[in-house]
Amino acid sequence: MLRHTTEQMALNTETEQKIISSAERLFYQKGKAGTSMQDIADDAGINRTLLNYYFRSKDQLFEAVFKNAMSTFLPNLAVMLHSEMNFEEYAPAMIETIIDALMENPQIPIFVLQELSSNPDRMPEVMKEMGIDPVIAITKMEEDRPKGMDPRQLIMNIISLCIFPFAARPVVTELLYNGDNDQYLEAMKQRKQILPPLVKQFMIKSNGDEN
Amino acid sequence: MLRHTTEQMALNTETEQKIISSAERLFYQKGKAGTSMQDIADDAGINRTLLNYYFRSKDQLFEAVFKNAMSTFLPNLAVMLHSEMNFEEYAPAMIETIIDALMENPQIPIFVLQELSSNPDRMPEVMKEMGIDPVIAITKMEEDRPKGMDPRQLIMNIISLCIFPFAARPVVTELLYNGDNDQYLEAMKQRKQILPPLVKQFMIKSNGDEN
DNA sequence: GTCTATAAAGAGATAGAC
DNA sequence: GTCTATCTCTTTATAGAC
Repeated sequence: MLRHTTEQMALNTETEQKIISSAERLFYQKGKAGTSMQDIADDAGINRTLLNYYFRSKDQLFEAVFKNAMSTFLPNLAVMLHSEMNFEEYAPAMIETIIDALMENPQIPIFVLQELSSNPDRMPEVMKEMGIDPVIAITKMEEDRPKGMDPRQLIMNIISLCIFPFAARPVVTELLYNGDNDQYLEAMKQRKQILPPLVKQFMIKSNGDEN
Repeated sequence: MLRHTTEQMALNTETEQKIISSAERLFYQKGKAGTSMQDIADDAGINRTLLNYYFRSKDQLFEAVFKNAMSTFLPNLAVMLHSEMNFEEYAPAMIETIIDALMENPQIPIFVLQELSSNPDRMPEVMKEMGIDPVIAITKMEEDRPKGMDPRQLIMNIISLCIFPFAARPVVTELLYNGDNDQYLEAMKQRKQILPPLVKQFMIKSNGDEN
């Protein structure tokens, strides 16, 4: 009997783990279509047919990787959208959490955004699975900040500042740090200190005149 | 004799144009590996072998599309890096230029970033072709702003705020605008007014205390 | 569980007729 | 220029031996 017919397997086997690890690395870097099952098997150092044995099809293997990636991505946003606290309180901690997560998995943003850009119809389903209710979240946002900067624009600004430098890593490294990876990484670390006061400014004054 | 052996063809033929148009649409959305030559031919309504006749190989067709996409992307950054003016002067106009370009081609960021993420080694070559010299650019940056916010962080912030909401379109639309595309587009338009004063703040005060 | 063998479809590319 | 026919290689997936 095939393993994937059993209920809710929880990545027990060593082989299964190797497959997932290799699949993540390769899907993150080359995308779904750019990665073959053979590539993954070679990277994991196992026979190719074992991928089908454990995950039945490429689609299902990809889904496992994709959902795993999403779950390191959206929860931070979900907290932001559903939180009972005010922005001012939790924004700094959240920024640090997001950047730390991205420094460990810098390839996830571009991977997730590419997949969602190819299949935008997946968004509603994805949000449901992640436990985010857009209607409730948006209503709360509007109650939370009746004046000042539009809360949606504020959230867009925060996540843009956190995520984009990771999504654009090759461009940023080459364009701003002359290809020096260490300098790039150092700059990403610094942003954990730089961004919170910046975001604080967003919420304090939203008019353009300053003198 | 094959057409692609002639010197510097300039997209004359109607057929050639149809190929490029379809290739752009499909490569932008599905990526290089996710798009087959047959897909492009079907979309253009022509015979598949004509793609090889005009562009010799899939690689060469992709390169034509990629370079074209890059050229709508990097020049704005090049101007920013090489300009003789101060940031304060040209930042607002540049922001508007970038956002206008992105509203016309919203898929380009994710397309370009995905390709560069898969092949980061391409960056140096790409910059050379786009006429950007990182050494000169970075030196100028440091002369330009000896104190205040690190100019590299400043540039990162500006391009993040401009580009990311387009790269993350499906997420933003669903998460913040409940799937309403018109609202999303309206918000992108508003950012042309919102961002310049924000960026101005970056350059005026860089310390965290405000009261 | 892991392997070999093989099926069946799809990919990119070229030759050659018109 | 545009088409048909064909070659070659790769891909996903399954059957069946061990």
